[in-house]
Amino acid sequence: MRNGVPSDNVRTDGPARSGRRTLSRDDWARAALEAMRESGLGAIAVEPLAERLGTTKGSFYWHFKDRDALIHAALELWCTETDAMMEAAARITDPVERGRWLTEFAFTGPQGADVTTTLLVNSQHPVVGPFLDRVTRQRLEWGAGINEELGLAPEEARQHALAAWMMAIGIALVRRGAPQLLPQGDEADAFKRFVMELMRPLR
Amino acid sequence: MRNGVPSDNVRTDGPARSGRRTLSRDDWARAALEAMRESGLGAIAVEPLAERLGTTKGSFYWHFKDRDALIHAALELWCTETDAMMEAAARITDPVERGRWLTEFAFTGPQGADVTTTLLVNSQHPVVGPFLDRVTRQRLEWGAGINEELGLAPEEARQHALAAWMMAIGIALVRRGAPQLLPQGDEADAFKRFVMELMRPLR
DNA sequence: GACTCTCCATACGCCACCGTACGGGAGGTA
DNA sequence: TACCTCCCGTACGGTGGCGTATGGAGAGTC
Repeated sequence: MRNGVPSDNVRTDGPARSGRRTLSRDDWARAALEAMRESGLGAIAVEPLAERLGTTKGSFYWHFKDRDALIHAALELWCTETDAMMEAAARITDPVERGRWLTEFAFTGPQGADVTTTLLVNSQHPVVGPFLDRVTRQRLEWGAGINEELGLAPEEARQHALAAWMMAIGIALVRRGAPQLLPQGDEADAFKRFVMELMRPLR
Repeated sequence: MRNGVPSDNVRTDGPARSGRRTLSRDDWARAALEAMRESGLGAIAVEPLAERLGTTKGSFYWHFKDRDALIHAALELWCTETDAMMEAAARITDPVERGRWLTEFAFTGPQGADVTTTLLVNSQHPVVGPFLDRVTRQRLEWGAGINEELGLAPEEARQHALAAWMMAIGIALVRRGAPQLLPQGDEADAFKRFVMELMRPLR
């Protein structure tokens, strides 16, 4: 019987109380998420990650049952980050300012590649599929709620949220695969304003 | 020295003049393109495709130097298809009707998954990268040209073409990875109209 | 009927990665 | 000091895909 560690990501009891550095389950999940951001789901591979972490598979299979468990852990980690993003946006009261913030986030947000595109591409994966569905529905409801607060009818609010999400997906994928096609310098700001105006809920 | 076949895709001299069925280079390219539409670039794999075609690797390595050559052939095949699509759209003179046609194409076009998303995801690949850049610039210039004909200023025409392409990318990726999130039935048409109105060049 | 050319089948070595088995070191505990 | 637990290193077998070498079947040519 393996995997006698606590099942949560946080290191509860720390048997690394003294000198020698030892890896936690969460270290693996972070590394996996980072690798996925850089090179997609296929980059979550045990042996390459082990080398990157300066350890071996022996460590991995102590903390995780198999590769899918690592993928799951990485996605949960990502989930908390996206929740933080939505909360940050929700704290902005002014609709225009919030629109600007969201646009800025889509174009120049962290880590370049958004994980959502990776999930959409790998939606056939048994771990990814349900995760994607859950997170996306949540995000679309959130967007629709915001639009309703702005005065849109429920139907229109949902339509606009979906369209805005699609545009965000497109932006993320272009950033990832063809950033040289995006306007640079001054034109970048102009283009951001253009897209923001295009996607404005009320006009 | 291998690969003594004519380098174009069309079968020039047909040594399959009599009964027995033999595969052509083009058959492989078609199968590769189809597989890529279904499951991405990774699905262009020699041995699985051979089995799908009811043959073996021996056939493949007679027609192609290596896997990258097959990828290149599949992409060229796809290129001719997209050219045909653009020409079909260009034949529509009425701007509104053309917008409707393009929207319909984005939402219910052939084969479900657009290849462009696959290319964007695999832009690091040495064969895919240059191809993607070339085709995309061509498509964006085409879109900008149309917008200029409609009366937009050159700058605005380019911005709108890029935004429209991004939206198309988003739609394609959602169709591919989360089609259950798209409106169904009557709501589908309503949503298409919504997006079409949102992305209208002139307002 | 030998000869040639086209196209394919089979067998092989190689590599990357997954998952398992098992041993062992480091540090705490008796 | 003996032992025990946590965590990791290493070796192994298995799988799937790439590319090569080589033989050979079929049909045309003389």
